[in-house]
Amino acid sequence: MGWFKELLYFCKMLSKKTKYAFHALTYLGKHKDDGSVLIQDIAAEHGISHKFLENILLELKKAGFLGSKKGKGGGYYLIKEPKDIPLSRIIRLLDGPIALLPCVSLNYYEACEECKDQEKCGLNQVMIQVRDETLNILENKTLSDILDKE
Amino acid sequence: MGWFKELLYFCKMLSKKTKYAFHALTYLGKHKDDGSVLIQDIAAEHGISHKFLENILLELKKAGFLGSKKGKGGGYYLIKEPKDIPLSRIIRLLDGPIALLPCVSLNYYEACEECKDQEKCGLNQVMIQVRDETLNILENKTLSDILDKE
DNA sequence: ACAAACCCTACTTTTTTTATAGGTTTTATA
DNA sequence: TATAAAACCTATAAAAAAAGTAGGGTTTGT
Repeated sequence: MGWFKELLYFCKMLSKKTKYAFHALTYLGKHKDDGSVLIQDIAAEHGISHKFLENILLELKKAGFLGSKKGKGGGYYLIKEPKDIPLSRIIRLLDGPIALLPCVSLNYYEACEECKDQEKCGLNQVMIQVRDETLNILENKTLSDILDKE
Repeated sequence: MGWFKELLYFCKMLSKKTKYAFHALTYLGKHKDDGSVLIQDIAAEHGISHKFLENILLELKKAGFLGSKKGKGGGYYLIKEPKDIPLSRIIRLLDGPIALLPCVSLNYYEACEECKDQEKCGLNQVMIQVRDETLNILENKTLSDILDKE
């Protein structure tokens, strides 16, 4: 029955991309006084594919969390303080919206096709509350909370 | 650039299955003194495929939220009080785990491959906190909160 | 000049979600 | 008791998303 459990394990969770991003950020946070760090070192530490991680770090760089240095002796390094990197921003960057429904998303709003009047949709109203409370959690936990536990 | 936004709209959110389940439960909640309700009526009200909704209602029935009556004049009806149906149970049933990572899931736990020692993983520790706080929200909001807003 | 390292884009594969199809069983009722 | 309406069940197909791969381009220290 292992197959059955497998089916359930991986839905609605963070994607591997996001999970790996957190691992990488944590690694960079721990080594932030060591100059730049190689993709290879992070990949090896966590057993992640080099090429896959490369894409992720690139996204994190473009979004302004990381700096990089090309060529021999190059690598990546954090350019933000860990306390200024909330979980919510990383999740949004790599996984998209945090809201549970498009119709309550702050950043990626889209109306529901099956609702005639959103204002009168109880599900919408309740999900707005859920969104606000969830966001409150994810905006107040940062990379520095992760680093504190390591 | 519409395609780009499209890409972002639909990740990490509730699946349509779960969303439709909430719509159906809400509909059944509103009509709970009317005897049984046809799949067709719910599908028509929200413009959902009859056959798709059929599978969803069946799951809700097997999980003990709904009762049904076969044959002519049959249909579905709620067999639980709306206040006893927390969002968390519906989401878990149809979308799987609520935790953001398998390694912090209460119901669908699985160790991370990339972590040597979970006890020392800061991400794990922080995600446990996030899980507990999120769960606190989703277990305390119920179908009756949705119905109250309609 | 060379090799090490990041940068960039496109593609392929795998998994998950979203349906659809086609029948079986049950039940009210004419 | 024949009929039609409705839920029940399983399998499969199609579409979308996530995960991973490929291959070269660019920069830089030595």
